[in-house]
Amino acid sequence: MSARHIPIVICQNCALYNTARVLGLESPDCSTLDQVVIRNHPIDRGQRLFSAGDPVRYLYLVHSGSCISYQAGEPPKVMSFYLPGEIVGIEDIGESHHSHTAVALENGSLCQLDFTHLDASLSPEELIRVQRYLLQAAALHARQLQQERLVTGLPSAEQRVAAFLLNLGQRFQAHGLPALAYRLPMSREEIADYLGLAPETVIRILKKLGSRGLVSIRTRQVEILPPPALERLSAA
Amino acid sequence: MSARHIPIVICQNCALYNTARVLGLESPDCSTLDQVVIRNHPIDRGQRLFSAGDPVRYLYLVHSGSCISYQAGEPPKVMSFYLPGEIVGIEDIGESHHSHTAVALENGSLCQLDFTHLDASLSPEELIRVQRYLLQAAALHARQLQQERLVTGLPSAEQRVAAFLLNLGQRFQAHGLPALAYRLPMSREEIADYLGLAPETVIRILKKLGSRGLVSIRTRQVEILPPPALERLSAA
DNA sequence: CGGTATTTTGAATCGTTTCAATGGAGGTGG
DNA sequence: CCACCTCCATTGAAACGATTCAAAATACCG
Repeated sequence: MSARHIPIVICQNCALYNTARVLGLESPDCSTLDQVVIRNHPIDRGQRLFSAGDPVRYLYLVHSGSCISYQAGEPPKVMSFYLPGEIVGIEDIGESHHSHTAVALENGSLCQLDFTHLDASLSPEELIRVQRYLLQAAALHARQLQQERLVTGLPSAEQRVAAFLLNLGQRFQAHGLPALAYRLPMSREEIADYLGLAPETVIRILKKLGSRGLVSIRTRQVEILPPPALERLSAA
Repeated sequence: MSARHIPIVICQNCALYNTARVLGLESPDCSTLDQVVIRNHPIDRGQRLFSAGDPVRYLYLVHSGSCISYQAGEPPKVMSFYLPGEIVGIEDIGESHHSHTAVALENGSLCQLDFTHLDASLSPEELIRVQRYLLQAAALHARQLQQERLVTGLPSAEQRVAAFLLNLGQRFQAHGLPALAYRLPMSREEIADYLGLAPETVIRILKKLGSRGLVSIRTRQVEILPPPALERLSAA
């Protein structure tokens, strides 16, 4: 547990390298890994990774594209968004069945890891390394969820939207993508549901932030204009 | 990783039993554990577990009492509450320094685990068990944070307060305490900060829920009156 | 039993939602 | 490649809900 954080490396052209790094296993002999990992699993917009009630078996690393998860219930509420480099399903380790449904927001590809037979497939040394990686990934995920809770816990709609844009940027940046220019993978309505606002409020605030010169919003294309005075807003 | 969830057992009179169960190590020989665990660490209201910037070294299991954590910054924002049976600091595994400050809300006691030398102190078999426990605990923590994010992501103040009361109850219940009758460890202002509301709004809504017969609030003593029609409110 | 911090109350202001209707983007098939 | 169609994004005005500020009452600590 004394090892430092192992970053998730996104390597668009080399799924094997990516997978090995993800698992902290860089040895050339990856035959054991092939028992538990499917690399470069393509997925279409709208397709489900898993549904509420399904048995828990796989983790998914988002390689390209992005995903959304919904809480079971009627109407289904937006629970989380998953950007490239992030892991879907790690929060369900230890549960027998998923309590939420995960869906692809765009066409993209995933890396799929079967973690139900790690003990049988890996040597003790490998298992320790993989467990350590998963523990660090779960802890990182928890920190990220705390950040997200702080975003939705802000008092005003303006602060929530500003902090949401910054949070997405930070998460893109954490995996080597630009923090200040990106494309929103989700609709205004999904943002609104996530933040506990009306869709119209999200729209009006995006417009207001734009007219103040803090961001440039062209439908789904976001640019956070430096210097990011947006940060002062989300702090307050 | 195929093992089912290991519940955290709260045993008020037997710290050793508690600790062994927590670590998934029930063998009578606990000499190795004594290198990494301090059992029954008493703590006073207002005392800090750690501050933002401190090196990350310990996890704390809340044995009795409760804790709060604040995001670094001015003014400091309420990040999380930690109830009996919950783990403080697990989200910082993999980080070198804490990014938030944890403080005891009441007099109580903690179980302290040094996880920086687990590799050196434990055998491979023990390490695998402890890592598996920590991974499941981190995943559980992430699920809990997702629930909390859903609470603060609700659209109206009334839904947020109702869901907050239910969420606390569920968390007490998960560790053997009553879900429908408990004492709030935190102030109205801390609830308000956490939920992104004004303290007066929290007070007024608690009163409104009381006058509708959904709960009984006497300062900090909460009773959720069955049948919990409160749940319908937080769903909507 | 004091003193202090927290909780509660009230009334005016401000922000957010709601509802209904228009405008624009993207996707599909001719 | 264009026309169509549908879904998503946007706008405006009225109604509602939450916040603010100031002040009083109550709980709690030592």
